[in-house]
Amino acid sequence: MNQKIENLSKKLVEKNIKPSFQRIKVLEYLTTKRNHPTVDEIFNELVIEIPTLSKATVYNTLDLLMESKLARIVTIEENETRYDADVTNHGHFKCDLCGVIYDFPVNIDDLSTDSLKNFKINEKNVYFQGICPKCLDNIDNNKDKNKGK
Amino acid sequence: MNQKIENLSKKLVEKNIKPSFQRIKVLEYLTTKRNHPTVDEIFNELVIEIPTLSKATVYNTLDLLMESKLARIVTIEENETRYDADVTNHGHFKCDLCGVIYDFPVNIDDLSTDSLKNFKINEKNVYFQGICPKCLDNIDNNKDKNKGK
DNA sequence: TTTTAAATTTATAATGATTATAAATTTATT
DNA sequence: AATAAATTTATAATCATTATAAATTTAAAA
Repeated sequence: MNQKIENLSKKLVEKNIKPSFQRIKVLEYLTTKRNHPTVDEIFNELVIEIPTLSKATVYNTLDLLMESKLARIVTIEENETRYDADVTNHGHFKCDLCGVIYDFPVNIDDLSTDSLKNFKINEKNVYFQGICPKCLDNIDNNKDKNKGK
Repeated sequence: MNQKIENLSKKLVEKNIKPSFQRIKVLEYLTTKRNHPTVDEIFNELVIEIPTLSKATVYNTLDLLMESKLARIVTIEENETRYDADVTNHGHFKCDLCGVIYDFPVNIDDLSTDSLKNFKINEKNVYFQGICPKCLDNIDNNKDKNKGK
């Protein structure tokens, strides 16, 4: 329990970010929830525990985490920016029906990108869209229901 | 010349979109410029030729093009949405220095995505960031200059 | 052709995420 | 304890996007 706080604190200190309570809580939210949250989602949950919390602090903290590569933006086409503290190589899949964003392992380096040999590549993102198994099931079940009628 | 207009018009008609002058012009802008423009960039250029043009029309037209898969959003983390009329499989590379978005060929199906075998995949996006050759050159040249001093 | 209806475009207001600014608070330093 | 620096907070400003309704254009009917 306290062990976790200390780990998060250490992560911040390693990047020369002072581990304030607010910053630890934002990072904790990201790392434990792993739900690719919006600023609002982070704020609305944390403000319960930190009633004085300001949305500006959430924005500021996320900017800090981004700068030091402790978090990154989930690049999907949405009106609200979403964040991810998992900075290892993995893909994102957004279900067009329920909106949930799934992580999936993907070895991006499998892609041959000869045409970029003169480019310096710093980040690689893979993003798929479609329908998740849960929603596919729901569609099937509804079909069955209609059959019965 | 007129041939091009007719081709664009046909593309729209095929998708049951009435080929109004404004719609043809937006589609023409996207297909000829191929510059992943923002709504503002499209509007600012087209309003020269169509002084009565409204930004709402550009938004409406882009929504139509998206619905019928004649265009798609470039999924990169930016405050303004960017659009692309090239809906074939290809990746996007954004230079962090000059901001230019490059297309690059990529065979996304090379990626093994076993964990998504129960997902229905409708769209696949690949997005890289880094520094483009032009900007890399500029950096090198500046280094040389400083050496000379 | 004239009239009517439907579709499209336009102008404008509203929304809402993000950014900017400055004051208040907390933390660290002298 | 006093001062300075960093952080947080509250608030206002910005700006892309969406919503709404009026104006215009296009298509259809009489």
